[in-house]
Amino acid sequence: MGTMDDATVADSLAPGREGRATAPASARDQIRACALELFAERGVAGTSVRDIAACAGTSPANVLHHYGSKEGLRAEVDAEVAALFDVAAAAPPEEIAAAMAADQGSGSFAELLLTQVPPDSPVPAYVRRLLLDGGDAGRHLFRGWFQAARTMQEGLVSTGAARQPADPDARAAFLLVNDLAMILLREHVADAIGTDPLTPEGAARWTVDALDVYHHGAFHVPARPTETDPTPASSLPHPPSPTTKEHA
Amino acid sequence: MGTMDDATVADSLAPGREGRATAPASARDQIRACALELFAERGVAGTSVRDIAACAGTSPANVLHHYGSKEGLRAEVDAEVAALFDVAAAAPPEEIAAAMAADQGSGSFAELLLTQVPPDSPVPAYVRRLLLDGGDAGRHLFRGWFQAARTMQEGLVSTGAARQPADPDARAAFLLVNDLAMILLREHVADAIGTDPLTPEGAARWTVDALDVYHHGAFHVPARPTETDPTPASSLPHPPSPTTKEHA
DNA sequence: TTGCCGACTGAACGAACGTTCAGTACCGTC
DNA sequence: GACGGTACTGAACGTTCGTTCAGTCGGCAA
Repeated sequence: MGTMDDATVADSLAPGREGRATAPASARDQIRACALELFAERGVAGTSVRDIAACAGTSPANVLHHYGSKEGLRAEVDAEVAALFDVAAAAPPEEIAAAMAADQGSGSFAELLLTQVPPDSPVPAYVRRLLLDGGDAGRHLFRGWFQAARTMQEGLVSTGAARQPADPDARAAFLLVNDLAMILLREHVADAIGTDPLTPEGAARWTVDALDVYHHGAFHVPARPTETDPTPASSLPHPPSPTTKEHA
Repeated sequence: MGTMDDATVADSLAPGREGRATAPASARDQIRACALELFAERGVAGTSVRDIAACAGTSPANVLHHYGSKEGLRAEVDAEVAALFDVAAAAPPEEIAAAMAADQGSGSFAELLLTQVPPDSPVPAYVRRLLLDGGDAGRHLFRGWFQAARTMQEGLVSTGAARQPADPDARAAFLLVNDLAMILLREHVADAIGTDPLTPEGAARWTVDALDVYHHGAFHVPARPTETDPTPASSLPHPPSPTTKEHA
């Protein structure tokens, strides 16, 4: 499928440029790049075919000419982004586990992948949408990631690099979603700590603290009389919620 | 089409305390409850005023009569959900810190709040949208959470319950987004581990593993020959990305 | 040259959109 | 009874949506 050349999103962002000098990206690729960016920014429902056509410097009819329908265009953009991060298809999980075990300094999974896209790329935002409401595509993407994380964890445990988890599925999912949270809440994190965690500097700062927690923990284990403390969450600080209703 | 004329949504959010079994909430509240559910499910742009009216069993004109415009309705739903979780307004951060320090068994923040909404509530999904593309409302929400998490962390550190972080902002943000990830990726987590983490059973299972990591860490600290290795991510498993472009 | 085919366009289609408006039904108060 | 106000509606408004279509342009093979 992705047999086209490497027209980047940054190229397509410039409307009406005389691209003959450097990158004569085909109109078809321009359209897809614009769709990727606009879908990521405003959502699929919030982006019209006319918007995409205007961004790509062509006519709305030409968008449909190349992709059949808006949904067809969306499907192709989905496939493009998913293929980018479909680690299950790109490499067998054992290979990923070995690679990340070698680079064990960074336990981050999503970060590892996202270092491959430029900081201003719309791909992270699109992945966000994909995970949020991209039904099958998002589900398949997450499943692949989870499987890879699961395999990677087994590898780390077997080499003694990771502690044996009591619930391997739960721990793998926990570590995975922690990584993905950085993508999903990227701008909020940047706003809170003052550094975009998807830039090299931000990633470094983030990783230092994440690894500190993952190596040494964040909380001291409370000095309980006995060890067993199975009840996780029962006492609430205050019950203000007006929408919580007592079931009669 | 879809889910409509369903009384459960209105019931779960009806503010009428004296509500009789058959006496429905006011049409105005019905409309807002339906908007909350549909916005959460399909997004604001993907939901029409006619959809909301059909769900609430009224006319589209009546929706506008009560809320002025679709944007006005959206703003009011935003405010309703935001007020639910605006911990900064509900209680001073010190109070929250003290409360969560007392309930230190559950270090989870979002989970603590979400235990107060029924499992089938559309509120978590709406919070998801709010954090993702609810501009000011989402930003304000996150900032309040971050501030509370920051204060709470200081409290835990001062009492010796938490390890002193090297970068307090980064660690507070790290722990916060880890909690929020469970909301954002709820259904993916449920799909992966087989249990919805926003049900009591799922939360228990999730918390056990999260606390295990937060107390004892996930990885063993590697036996380094010498000291620090600040480069976070340099060796990549494979460089396949076609959209990655070398910057000149 | 002729013929063909893919790229591409302007104009239009019907449907759905948010919104407006005149008007009806029902209320509690003179 | 008359009255004013709120809740509510059906029918439309103008706009924008995704999509269709007849047709032009340019390159390439015969």
